[in-house]
Amino acid sequence: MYLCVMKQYSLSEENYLKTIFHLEQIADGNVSTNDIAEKMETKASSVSDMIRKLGEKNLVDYIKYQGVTLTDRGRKTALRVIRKHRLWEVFLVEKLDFQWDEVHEIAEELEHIESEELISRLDAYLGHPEFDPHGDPIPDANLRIAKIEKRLLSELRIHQRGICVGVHESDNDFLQYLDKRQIGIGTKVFVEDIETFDGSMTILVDDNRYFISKKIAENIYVQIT
Amino acid sequence: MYLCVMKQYSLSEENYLKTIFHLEQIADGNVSTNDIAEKMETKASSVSDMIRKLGEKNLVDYIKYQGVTLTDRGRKTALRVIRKHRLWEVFLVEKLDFQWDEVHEIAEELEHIESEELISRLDAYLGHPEFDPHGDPIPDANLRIAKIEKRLLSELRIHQRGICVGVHESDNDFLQYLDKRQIGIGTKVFVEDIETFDGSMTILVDDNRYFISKKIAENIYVQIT
DNA sequence: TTTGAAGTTTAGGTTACTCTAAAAAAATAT
DNA sequence: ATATTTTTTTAGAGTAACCTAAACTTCAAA
Ligand SMILES: [Mn+2]
Ligand SMILES: [Mn+2]
Ligand SMILES: [Mn+2]
Ligand SMILES: [Mn+2]
Repeated sequence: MYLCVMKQYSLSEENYLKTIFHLEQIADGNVSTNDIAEKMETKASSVSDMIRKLGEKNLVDYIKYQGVTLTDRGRKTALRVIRKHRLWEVFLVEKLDFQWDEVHEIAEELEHIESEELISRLDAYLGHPEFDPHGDPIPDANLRIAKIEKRLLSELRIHQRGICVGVHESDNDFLQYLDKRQIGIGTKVFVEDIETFDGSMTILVDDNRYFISKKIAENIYVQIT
Repeated sequence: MYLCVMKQYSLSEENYLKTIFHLEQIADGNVSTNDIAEKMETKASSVSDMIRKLGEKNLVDYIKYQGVTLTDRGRKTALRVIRKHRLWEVFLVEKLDFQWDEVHEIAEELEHIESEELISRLDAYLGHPEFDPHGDPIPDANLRIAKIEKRLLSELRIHQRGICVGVHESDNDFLQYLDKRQIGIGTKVFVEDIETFDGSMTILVDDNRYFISKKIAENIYVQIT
């Protein structure tokens, strides 16, 4: 029996699939052209071109004007890229001592390196990690991905406690904001007060009291404890 | 003062510069279009296009019909890529337990990842290695590259001894040929006999006697001891 | 139910890189 | 010195990925 490792998809195709995967997690139905364009910082017309091509390659189901859904093949390809991205992020933080806010861009390039053997050895070398430095689950070799029950900090009610398990956006500025306040994966948070007017919160982290906007609270995932 | 890290060169440009660098080491004068085409397995017309472009970018000195030479800028760029290639090869062998014949292709991709910080941390993580798994010297952070005095095994005379310090071609089949005979970097070799007719050799390696063709002997570098 | 705005696709163009075929220059042989 | 071969460049064309502008759908407000 021969395991046929066929020619891989282009860097661009992989980035599109990854983006569509992430948008599918949020949106309920099909993913729209405009949403993809916005997330990828490109033009809707370019997206149209690409999803037509992805459709022809059976990576997405696409009906004109109706947006796209990943096919099984497309989803698997996306998950493979995400697995590589997150494993490389772990490598950069654990082995090369990068900060969690410095690794995203580099992983964005490394995720396209094309060798099954490489990624399986890297996985083993890192001890088969289950989460990346931002708390996101890493698909295993069979592309199965853990679903952890987490909620946005903004969904917590007053006087509830939680443990930070991840962030929503991995924007550099945001991650540095958290670093400065010593908030990271595993940090315990207590909601002292919520401003009903704008949804901003007063939270306790260790011995510090922080006042955070709703936008910040909507980007931190916690497990309620 | 601002260290301007400008947009890097394309994957294709980097590969051309690297190839030209390697050809310059061998050839005396300018590097010819055809030589580049052959090494890169592409057409002379494509090479012509590219070297014109590299010339415009001041990466090579180019006079039509006269071939090219790297400029300082071009040589530095080539050395940066070679440094990355060889450091990644060390990583793959030392940390991920790849064999020396398995790493070239993967490094060929990794060498284009674009982050000074990444490569300087990788360098430190590996303990600032001086040679890659094939015995080739790794340019340091200032792009200075060690020149080791080495000769081809085929240049040795009868009854001379040497230590294997590198290989010329890194062809997979060739490296596997060496592996099978337990010949690697550091292996001690004794030239027992040389066939004057075809230049083939009988050599002693540990307790084994091998009969090798001139072509093989021309691909093994040794330091005479 | 019309109509306008928003969303999406198509048409046509650009750039980077590649190719084949033909033309031009250089090197080699006679 | 001239003719032939080899090397190199140019001309013209294709593909992937992107763009702007124009045309076309869809959907929701009036
Ligand atoms: Mn990417
Ligand atoms: Mn991440
Ligand atoms: Mn390369
Ligand atoms: Mn090497």
